[in-house]
Amino acid sequence: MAASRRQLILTESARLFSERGSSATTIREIADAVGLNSGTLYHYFNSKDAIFSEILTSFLTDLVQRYEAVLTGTGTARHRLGLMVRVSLEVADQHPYATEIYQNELESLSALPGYTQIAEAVDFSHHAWHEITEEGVRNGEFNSGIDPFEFQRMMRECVFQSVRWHRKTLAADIESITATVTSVFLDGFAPARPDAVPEPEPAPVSERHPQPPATTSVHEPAGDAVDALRSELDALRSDMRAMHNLVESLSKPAESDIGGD
Amino acid sequence: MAASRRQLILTESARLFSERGSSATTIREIADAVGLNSGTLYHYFNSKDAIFSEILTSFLTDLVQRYEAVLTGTGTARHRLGLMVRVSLEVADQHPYATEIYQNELESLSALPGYTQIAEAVDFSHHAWHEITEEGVRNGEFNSGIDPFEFQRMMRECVFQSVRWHRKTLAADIESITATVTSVFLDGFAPARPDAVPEPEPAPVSERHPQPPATTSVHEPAGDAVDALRSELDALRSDMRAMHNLVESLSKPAESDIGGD
DNA sequence: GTCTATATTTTGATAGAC
DNA sequence: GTCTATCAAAATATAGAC
Repeated sequence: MAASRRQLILTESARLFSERGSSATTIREIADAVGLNSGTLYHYFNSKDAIFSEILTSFLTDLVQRYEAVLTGTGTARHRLGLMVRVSLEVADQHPYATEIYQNELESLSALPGYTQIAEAVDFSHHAWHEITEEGVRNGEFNSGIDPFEFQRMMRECVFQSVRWHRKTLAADIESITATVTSVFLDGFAPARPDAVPEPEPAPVSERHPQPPATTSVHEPAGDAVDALRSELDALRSDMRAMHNLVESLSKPAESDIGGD
Repeated sequence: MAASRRQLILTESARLFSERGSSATTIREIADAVGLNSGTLYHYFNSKDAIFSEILTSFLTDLVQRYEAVLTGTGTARHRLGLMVRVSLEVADQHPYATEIYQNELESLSALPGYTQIAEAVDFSHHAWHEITEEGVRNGEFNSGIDPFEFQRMMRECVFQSVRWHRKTLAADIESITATVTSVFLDGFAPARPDAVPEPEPAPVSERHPQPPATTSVHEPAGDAVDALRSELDALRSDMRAMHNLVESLSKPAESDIGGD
C-alpha cells in the first residue's frame, strides 16, 4: 500500500503549505521533500496552484460528504451538532495538513483553478452547521438569547482550531475534544441543563443512539430540580466568596474598572 | 492630523499583508498602494520584514499594555474575563489589519527581526488569559469539568476571530460582541447560574429578547423542599445585589461620599 | 519517469541623478 | 525625499537528453 508518487507529492506539499503558507513554499522545496528534481513535479501537476487546489478540493469533498450524512440524518439538534464536531475531527484526522491550510488561506484563494467548486463546498459546510443550529432553535432545544449564526460560527471555528491545537495526538483525542467542545458550547447555549455539565464520560455522542432531547430535564422528577437549585445555590455562594475577596482587595486604591456601562 | 508618510506605509502594508499574507505581498504593491516608487520605501524601512515586524510589534505592545492593566486589576474572574474580551476588541479596533496578520501568520514568523520581543509579547498575552481563568477556578467561580487551559484558548480564539467576522463594524459592535462571547463561554463554563450574573450585564446581543431564567422551567413540579431552596436563593441574590452595589461604590469613590473602607 | 539545463518573470534591494 | 534604472537572487515553468 505504498503511496503513489503523485500522492506523496500531494502529502509533502500539504505539509509545507500548512507550515509556511502556499506562497512561501517553493516548487524546489516540495521537490526536495519528495526526493525529486523540481522539473519532475511538472510531470504530475501543471502548476503549484494545481497542487494546492487538489489538496483543498480533496479535503472539502470528504468534509462535504460527511456533513451531508449528518445533515440528512436524524436526531436532536444537540446530538447532530455533536456529530458535526466528531466528523469534522475525523475528516481533519484524514487530512491533517489540508485542514490547517483551509483555515490559513481560506480568504485568499479567489484566484485558484477550480475556485468555484471550492467556494461551493465551503458554503455548504457553513450551511450545514447553521442549519442544524437553527433547527435546534426552531424546535426549542436551544433558546438562549444568543444569535444562532454567531454561535454556530464560534463553535465551528473552535472545532477547527482544535485540530491545530491537538495536532500530534488528534486521532487519540477525538473523543475528548468532542466532549470538551460540545460541553463548552452546548451547555452554554442550551440552558436548563445544569445537571449535564460534569460530562465525566468521554463518549457521549458516539454511534447512533440519540440523546434524549434537552427538554427531558424539565420533565424529570423534582429530585433533579432540587439538585439544580442546590447547584445554583453553590454557584451563588461562590460568587459571594469572590465578592467578599473583592471587597477586601478594594481596601487599597484601585484603578477604575469598566463594569459595562 | 494627516498621517505621516511612514505611517501610511505601515497602514497600507498592514492592509495588504492581512489580505494576501506577507510573502504574497510585494514591495511594489505596497509602493503602488502608498503612491510611491518601490525604491523610495527603502528610505523609510530597511526591508519588507522590517515593515512587517513593526506592524506586529506595535499591535502587541498595545495589547500587552492593556492586558497588564486587566491582569493586575481587581474584580471577579468573570468580570476580568469580560474585560479581557473588551480590551482585546478595543486594541483590535485600533490595529484592525495587524490583528488579522497576528492570527494568520503567528506560527510562521520565527525568522523575523525582533522575533524574541514578539514571542515574549505573545506568551504574555496567552498567560494573561490563562491566569485569570485559573484564578476563577481556584476561587470557585468556575467549577466546570472543562480544562481551564482548553477553555481559555477557545475563548481567546473566538474573540480574535470575532474581529475578522465583524471587520467593518467592529467599533460599533464591541459591546454586543463582548456580551455574546462572555455569554456563550462563561455561562457554559460556570454552570448553574442562569440568572445569577453579579454584574448589571447589558442585555444580549441580538434583537432576540432574553428568555426567562432556566430555573422557572424546572419550577413546575416543585415541592416544599424546592420552595425552601428557592427562598434561600432569593435571599442570597438579594445579598449579592447589595454587595455588588457596595463594590461598585468602592470602585468609583469619586462618585459617592461613602469614602471610607 | 527522471534528470540537466535553461528560459522567463518576478522579487527584494541598491545606486545615483535630481 | 523621490525618482529612474538596474542588479542579483530566486521563482515558476519548459525543453530535451537518457
